[in-house]
Amino acid sequence: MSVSEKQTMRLCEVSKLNIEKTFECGQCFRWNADASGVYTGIVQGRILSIWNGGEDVLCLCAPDELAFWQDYFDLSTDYSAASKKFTQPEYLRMCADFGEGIRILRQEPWEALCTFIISQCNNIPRIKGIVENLCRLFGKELGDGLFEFPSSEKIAALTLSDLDPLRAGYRSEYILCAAKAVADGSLNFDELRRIPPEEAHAKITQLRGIGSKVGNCFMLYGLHIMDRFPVDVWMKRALKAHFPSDFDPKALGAFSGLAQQYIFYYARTHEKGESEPINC
DNA sequence: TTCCAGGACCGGG
DNA sequence: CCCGGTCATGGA
Repeated sequence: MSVSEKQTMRLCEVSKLNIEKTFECGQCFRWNADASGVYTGIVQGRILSIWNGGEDVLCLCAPDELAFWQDYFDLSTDYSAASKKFTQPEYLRMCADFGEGIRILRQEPWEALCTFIISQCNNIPRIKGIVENLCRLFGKELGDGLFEFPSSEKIAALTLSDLDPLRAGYRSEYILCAAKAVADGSLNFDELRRIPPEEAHAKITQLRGIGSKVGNCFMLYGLHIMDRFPVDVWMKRALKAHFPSDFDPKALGAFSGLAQQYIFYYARTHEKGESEPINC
């Protein structure tokens, strides 16, 4: 059998990667499970199915693509060492324990930028619906009803009315704006990775529709800059209720973005509507 | 029907 | 710097 033929592969031990938590924690919007718990996703034109098989996380892919997927799941980073530093407040310790097995995916930068533009003042089920429509309408079909995320060039060539079927509301303008900046090279991902993070954040928030929060989500999930700390309404509630009033996320160190993900995932699964809304 | 969602922008204080 | 109003949409 050729190495390009798909076969069942061992990706890693289940202790290293919890696929349910990783896909459902709110960092990504295009991994979906079937009735038996098998998740399927598409990254850079590659299709992966992944599931739990006892001690190991198993997946269906070509052997010569296994390294690609190990990189996507960030398997070479020691998350347990990073998590051990999340000791206080006690609430954070609890969130880190609850989120054990989450890994921050190395998503495609343009997809992360675009999906988190869509995420603003929106709920996760609806974000997923809009993103799915975006892919179905403008992405290349890979068969089986699976579509690639459309390129920035493809979106940049569209008009506002072309995006009407998305029902994305005022976000459509922001999507087009970002797509044009990426497609024409004025927003360069390699450059953003190279320059100091604060400069990168300042640069991307110059784009219309990208503020501090979406900019941080893009940097964390799209550029894998692990010390970005996006603060949304859930994080605001958690910070107010469980952290000192003068708490500075910088104190959490180089993996503060991971801490943020643990907190978000815990708060959203345990505290649905228990607190008053902050702002939206 | 009203409220809310992984916000951002804008004007005024 | 912070505040409130506004933006478009649909699930709960």
